[in-house]
Amino acid sequence: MKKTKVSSTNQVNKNYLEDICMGAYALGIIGSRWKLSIFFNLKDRPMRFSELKYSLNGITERMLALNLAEMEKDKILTRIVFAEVPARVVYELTPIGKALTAVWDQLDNWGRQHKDLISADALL
Amino acid sequence: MKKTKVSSTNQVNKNYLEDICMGAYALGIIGSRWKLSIFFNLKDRPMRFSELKYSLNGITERMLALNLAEMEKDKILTRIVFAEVPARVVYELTPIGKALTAVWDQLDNWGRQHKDLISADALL
DNA sequence: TAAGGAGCTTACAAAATTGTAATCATGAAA
DNA sequence: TTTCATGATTACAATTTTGTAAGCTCCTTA
Repeated sequence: MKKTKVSSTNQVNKNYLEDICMGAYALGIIGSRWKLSIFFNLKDRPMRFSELKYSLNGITERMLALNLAEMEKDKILTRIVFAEVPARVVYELTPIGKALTAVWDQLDNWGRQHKDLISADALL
Repeated sequence: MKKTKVSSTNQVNKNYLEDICMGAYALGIIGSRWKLSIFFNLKDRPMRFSELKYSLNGITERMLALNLAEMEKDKILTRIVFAEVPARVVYELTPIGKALTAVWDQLDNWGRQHKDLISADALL
C-alpha cells in the first residue's frame, strides 16, 4: 500500500508521538489529504466508488482506491461488494467511523471561526 | 518559510478542499507532525523554546522554530520576548488557539476508543 | 578576548505523500 | 468475438514534508 522506511528518524518520531498522544495517533489514521472529505461524503449515506469520484472533484482513482483501502484496513469504513456486472461497490462508515462525526463537526466549526477571525484581522 | 509550487495539481487540490471544507482548512493549519503536540504542551501554561525542545523528545530546533513560526503567523499562539541575556522567549496560546482544546480532547478520546477497538479485534 | 547559553537560520539531503498514465479483470450485451 | 463500464492496480515521476549539520547573534562573565 505504501512503503515506509521502518527505522528512519521520521518514522521513529511519528511512532513516538502516536504512542504518547492519542490525538496524534488519530490524525495518523484519518489526517491525510482526502480522508476527511471522504468521511464527510459518507457521513449521511453509503456511496459507491464512482459517486465518490465525482463528488471529490479532482481526486484520481488511484488516490481514491488507496485512501478507501486504508480506511477499510483501519476499520473506518466497510466495503460492500454486490455480485453484479459491472461490479458495484459501496462504502459505508463503521460505528467507530461514524463516531468521528462529533469531532469533525467541531473541527469544521473551529475552522470557520478561525477563518472569520483571520479575514476580520485582514481588514485592519 | 516553505516554498510550494503554487500551481501544482497537489496545491490546487489542497486549496480546493480547504475552500469547500472548513475541517480540511483547519487540518491545513494545525495538522502537521509536531503541531498537535506543541499544542498539548502549551495547553496548560506558556512554555519557552528550550522547555518545548526537551518536552518534545526528538524534535530538532529547526522543526520547532518552523512550527512555532507558522503557528504564530496563523495566530494559534503568541511569541513573547523578554529583553534579557541570554534571550528568553515564551510561547502562549491565543484565544482561538485555546479554542482547539475541546476539539483535540475529543479527538484524543476517539483515538483511545479506536486503539482499544483495534487491539480487541487483534485478540480474536 | 574568548567562551558560552538561548533562540534562531541556512544550505543541503532524505523520506513521505500525491499525482500521471497506462493497464487489468469481470462478464453481460452487441 | 469484440466492446463496454466499473472498480481497481501498477510503474513511474513530481511535490512536499521532515531531518542533518553547521553557523550566527545577542550580551555577559571569566
